[in-house]
Amino acid sequence: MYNTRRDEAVAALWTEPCLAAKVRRLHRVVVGAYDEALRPRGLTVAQLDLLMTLLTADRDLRPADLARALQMDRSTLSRNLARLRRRGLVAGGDRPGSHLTVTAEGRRLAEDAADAWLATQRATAEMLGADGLAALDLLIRRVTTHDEEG
Amino acid sequence: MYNTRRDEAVAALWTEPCLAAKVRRLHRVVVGAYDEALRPRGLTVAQLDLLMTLLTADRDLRPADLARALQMDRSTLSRNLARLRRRGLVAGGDRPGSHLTVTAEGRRLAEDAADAWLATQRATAEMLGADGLAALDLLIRRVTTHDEEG
DNA sequence: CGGCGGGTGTTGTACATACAACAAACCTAG
DNA sequence: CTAGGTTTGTTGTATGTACAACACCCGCCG
Repeated sequence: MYNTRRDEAVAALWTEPCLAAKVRRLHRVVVGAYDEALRPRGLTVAQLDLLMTLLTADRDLRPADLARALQMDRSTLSRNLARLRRRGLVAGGDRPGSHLTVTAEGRRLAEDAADAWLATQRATAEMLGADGLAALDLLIRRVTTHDEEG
Repeated sequence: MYNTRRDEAVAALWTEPCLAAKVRRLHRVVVGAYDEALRPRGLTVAQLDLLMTLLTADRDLRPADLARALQMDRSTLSRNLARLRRRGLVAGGDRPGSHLTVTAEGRRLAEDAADAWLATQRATAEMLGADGLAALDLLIRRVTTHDEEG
């Protein structure tokens, strides 16, 4: 008993594939691959991304700066940082004006995870292909806001 | 006090931008736009996507089929369906072999949300550009598994 | 110097997501 | 028809994400 017939009216409202659905699928597959590879190291790709962003930043960052740079809600970052602080991987940034620091333990863990990250990066790059990587860069350019500020 | 100097060793492990970080940013921006537009209608884009997928499917689906098609974990889909069932928007699919149905109320809500969805779809398409849409399609092709089955 | 408005970090709530584990239903070999 | 492996849907737990609301701090303006 197919339902195509009785839902033609609704189907007409859904004439093209939802862009958000595509982005969600891409997210599930790619982030899932990284998280699986990093799991034995005790990190998610979101956590490693935060550590690496802090470690390679060219200036000291407060949570609000980081949230703006990553186009992420302040409250989301706050929870993520709370998890990292609880494990002693980052410190600071816990009151207005205070900047974030990666602890020695945080740096060690990031180093430990680097090879798993790189392997997944290579595998994902191969899956997406050279044109896929260019496609992703294009999308990121279209979606990135540039909130310049002192 | 910049931290570039003391972290050069770690920075060397992070020579290229993380692909997962890019995908996560894309996800935050795009899905966030859809969710914001749909919020007044009482739906998220994940929920609307499920409703529309069921309404336009060419065959009856059980949760496991849907999860495979969407490359989504069974348990994730189970929670999403539970929310929709609690609101009386879908029915069925609650035991092995049973297929999913969108209720009249579910259909009504999907219809109500269609204009907000379309407006966001148009706005997002403009933000990404024609080449951006092609880029997203390419990425989806590279990432989509095809689990053929009877 | 004092107020006060905006920025900051957190917390309550809710949703999307996944892994592990489970009981129950299904299906096929015998 | 039965037995045993497989599939299925759910639930416990954990993370990532965002909105609203909050208390707090800081800097500026009078």
